[in-house]
Amino acid sequence: MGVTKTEIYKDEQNKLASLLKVLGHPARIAILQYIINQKTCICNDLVEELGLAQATISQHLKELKTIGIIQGSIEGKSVCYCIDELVWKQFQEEFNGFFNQDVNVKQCC
Amino acid sequence: MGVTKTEIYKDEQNKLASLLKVLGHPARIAILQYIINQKTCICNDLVEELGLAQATISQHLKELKTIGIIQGSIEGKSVCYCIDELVWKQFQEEFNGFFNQDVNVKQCC
DNA sequence: ATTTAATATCGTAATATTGCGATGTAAATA
DNA sequence: TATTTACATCGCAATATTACGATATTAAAT
Repeated sequence: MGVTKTEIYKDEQNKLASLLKVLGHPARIAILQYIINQKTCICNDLVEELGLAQATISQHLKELKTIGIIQGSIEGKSVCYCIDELVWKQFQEEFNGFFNQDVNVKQCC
Repeated sequence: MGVTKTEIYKDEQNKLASLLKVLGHPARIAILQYIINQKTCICNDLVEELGLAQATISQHLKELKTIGIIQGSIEGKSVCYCIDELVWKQFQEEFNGFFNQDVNVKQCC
């Protein structure tokens, strides 16, 4: 037990859920907002901004990179992170497709 | 360790993250989609539809109720679940506010 | 009054996540 | 070359999540 039964759901459901899961942590929301505001940042900026350990920030950045929403490019001894605009737009559409669907509520509630 | 440091984030960030976290599980996505399609459902419908144990479905329904996105009303010996249209729309706006913001990518990536 | 049906809750095992210190690596600097 | 800087990764402890059987609760049906 303790394992999500991925195989019983549709690919689309698993995909959407895993994106939402990655976004479902305040540190990762804060990181995304910071990058959006500053256009770009390095890991150390976030360590100072958020007050989490460097290892922790690095881990969160890794998860965001895993879903592709951010990119990192080596720049001397630091790594420059930014939003991947294309992936961001794909997610936008994905989320809009789910959240902006019409919800008709029947009269039992 | 192992605890999210809620106190270091803005309320808004914590709130958005916790909503996304609840939605970040395929069973809960599947449950929401099922309710949206059928307009309404009872717990047993979902047990048959998804093939998870009744206790498990009940637990997922509880989490969805916690964030307010669904409502349950007692109807005889069963409970009729449906989307809370008002809360759904609030979430829509919340998510749109985040995902539909302009993302300007600087030329380092 | 008993039984059945639908659900919620409790307890627990398996697994996942969070956070961090320690350590490794690679580029810049002294 | 030695040191510093920025980052990634490893290993671990604390905690959270997932799933389910067992059990409790409440209303309908017999």
